[in-house]
Amino acid sequence: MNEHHLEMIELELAILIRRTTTKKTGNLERSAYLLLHQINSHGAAGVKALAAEFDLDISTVSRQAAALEQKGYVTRVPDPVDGRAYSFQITDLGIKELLDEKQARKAKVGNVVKNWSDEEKQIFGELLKKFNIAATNKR
Amino acid sequence: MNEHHLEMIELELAILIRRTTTKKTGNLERSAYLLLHQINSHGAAGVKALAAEFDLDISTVSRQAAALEQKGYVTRVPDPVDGRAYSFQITDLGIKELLDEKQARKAKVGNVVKNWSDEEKQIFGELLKKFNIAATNKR
DNA sequence: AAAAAAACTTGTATAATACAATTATATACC
DNA sequence: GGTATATAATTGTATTATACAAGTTTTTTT
Repeated sequence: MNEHHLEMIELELAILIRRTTTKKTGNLERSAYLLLHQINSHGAAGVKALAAEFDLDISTVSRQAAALEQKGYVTRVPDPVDGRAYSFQITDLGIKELLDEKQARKAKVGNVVKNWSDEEKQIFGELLKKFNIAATNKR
Repeated sequence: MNEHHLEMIELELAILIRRTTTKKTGNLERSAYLLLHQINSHGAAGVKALAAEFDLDISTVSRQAAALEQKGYVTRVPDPVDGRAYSFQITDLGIKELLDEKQARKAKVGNVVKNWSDEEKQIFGELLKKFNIAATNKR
């Protein structure tokens, strides 16, 4: 029976991921959204730290950060003591975009779980978070 | 409080999706895996039906099916009554690959939820499925 | 029989990613 | 203090997954 649960989780995760991959919700791409979210909630950081946080290649984050900068959502702040390093600071426009995007995403998710009980929504959120934390610790 | 649940689901979904996108589990790509799974569990089908099932563009499925064919996991069967149409039939090799991949994926998921109770695993699987079904119906 | 529709493939473009090479600066060593 | 090495970041190149547009072949409609 344990096997059966795993099978269900595994398959449904695969389906979920394929279905939501590439379907843009608002204006921000998923990667840009998460990067902005991270900078907003944990403060300015450089590409190395951000890449480590997300378990992405530095080059990937470098491009994403450059794209955010180009749109004016973050500014590049030179490190005062290390001439090689920068950190990315969110701008007011970036905060606005982040909140707008979050709102759009919440509305979309809300529409899907419209008929769920509050308890179900809560448990689903908590289990997703628990799964993410466990997966991060095992990587 | 409802808002808070949505926010959690929304954020954790975004994290989950980014984390699992591109990280290959076994030999089969996610798209190929789901396509094989579908053909295996619902029988041979053509690209149009498969694309409709997955809500993907026909051209996308056409390429994926061609890739599976090239690897010998499916064979292309001409439609006996319509010269334009084919269906894709899973091969023994395809079944073997599918099962191997499923096993690898289950092991990986199993590792993440190793310390979860049976009930938590069950509920997580069920809520994921419920979410997927609801999302599919709203698309 | 010609026109329109349908099933599928192929061309082209975009997003997200990784790995390899490169650039510029900092640190270590002697 | 100068050379060698390490580090922070960017840039080049490739892959996967996707969409949309154009093209091919066959079928259906009229």
